[in-house]
Amino acid sequence: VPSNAALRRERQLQALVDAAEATIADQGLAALKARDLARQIGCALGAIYNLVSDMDELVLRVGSRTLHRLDAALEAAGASGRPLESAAAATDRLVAVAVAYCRFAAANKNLWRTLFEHQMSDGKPAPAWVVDEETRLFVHAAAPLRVLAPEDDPKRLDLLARTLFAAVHGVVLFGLEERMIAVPSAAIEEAIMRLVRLTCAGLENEARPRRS
Amino acid sequence: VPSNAALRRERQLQALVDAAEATIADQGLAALKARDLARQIGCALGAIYNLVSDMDELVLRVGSRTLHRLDAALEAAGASGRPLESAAAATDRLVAVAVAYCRFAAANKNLWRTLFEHQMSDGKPAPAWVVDEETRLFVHAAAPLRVLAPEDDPKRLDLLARTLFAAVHGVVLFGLEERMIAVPSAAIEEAIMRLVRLTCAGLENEARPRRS
DNA sequence: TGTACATCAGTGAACGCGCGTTCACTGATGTAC
DNA sequence: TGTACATCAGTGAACGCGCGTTCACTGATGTAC
Repeated sequence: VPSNAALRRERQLQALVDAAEATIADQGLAALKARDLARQIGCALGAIYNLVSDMDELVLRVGSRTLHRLDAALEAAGASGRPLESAAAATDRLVAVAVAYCRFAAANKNLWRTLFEHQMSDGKPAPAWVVDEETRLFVHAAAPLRVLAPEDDPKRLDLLARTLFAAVHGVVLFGLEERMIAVPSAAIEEAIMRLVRLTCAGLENEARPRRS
Repeated sequence: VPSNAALRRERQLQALVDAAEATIADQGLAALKARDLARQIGCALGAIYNLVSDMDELVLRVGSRTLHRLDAALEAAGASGRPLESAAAATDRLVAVAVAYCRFAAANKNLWRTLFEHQMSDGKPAPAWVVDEETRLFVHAAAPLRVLAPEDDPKRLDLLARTLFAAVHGVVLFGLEERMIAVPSAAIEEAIMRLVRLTCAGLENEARPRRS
């Protein structure tokens, strides 16, 4: 049975993470300051260090939430639609997942950026669970690819899943950042759809080579 | 006729940019400090501000050098090889350019990262010439694509060139960063080659659709 | 050739700002008896 | 029920560090006459 004190502590921690998430979401990671958070959740500056050992820990907690929401968004995009019976269905699903990634990033720009921007201060090692949660994302790309190239070596397909994920990420990155105006942001979804479709078509083609 | 003073000033400026470039190259942008640079080029702290108005200006000068070297590397990769007569040649050239990008990034990791990491302090606007130089890079992807899909709308092809560039960038990014261990760094080149080849195959396929 | 003066790079201590983290202390809550 | 005590969250001033930029001053270089 948790004591009143433990309950209050738990609520305070949630409030802290909520405040941090909100701050990052609308002002970016660089705007996250211990003093502001203390004011927002109504406690003294030092009290924050009873809830969290570090600013890093706080950012990681927010990151974990973001990763979970992203995972859910990709899951939703991947789960809907026809079962993965035909190559066409697999292509559609892959496109849907990629577009979902794009939309999530656009709708959560600062939180999404924080996932990649944040570096542990001083000593480097990012905790293992973070890497874990990140790895889980690739699953959403792997299943449809297996349908498109069933004969392919699993290792090779895994690499392709990661590659495709990274490629889509790159397109979204160039589209959402002001810098490097490469991909006009209005055209991101179109660009991604074409990239994924072309890759799928290439893959299909590779599996069933055209007779010369 | 430049005076002795002007010559010395010019030499000092070069020394400053050299020092900044070397520092970024082997310790990263975050390690760039005015005091260190002053010590390296043998002048007082304040003297730096006779050569350069800002730390930002200095970083931009280094960035400009990096962009030029990158452009030259892509140019070299694109210019060698057979003329762009067949689709196969175009694909090869595109692959060569992508691999060259990857190698440049790997060989100039910190300088390459700086191109994307650096944000103007305070007020935002990045100077126009930076955007200009960045835009020039896409040309290397555009020409081969025209050969692969000659019938395609130029606007659409331009978007595809940017998309492909961004995609390759994403793969390199995930491969070179420690964070998000997505693409194992040993496999980057292989991953990129496959991605580009598949996209090209898809494009070729689209241009000459298989008879059902 | 020599003198007076102007210009401007060079100097480095000091300014200013920002901010995470600590720490000695306070006071409320809960427990023991 | 009442008293003494322990625990631990809460407090916010102060510490510590880092660093870009400024500024009053110095002194070398070059020009004018």
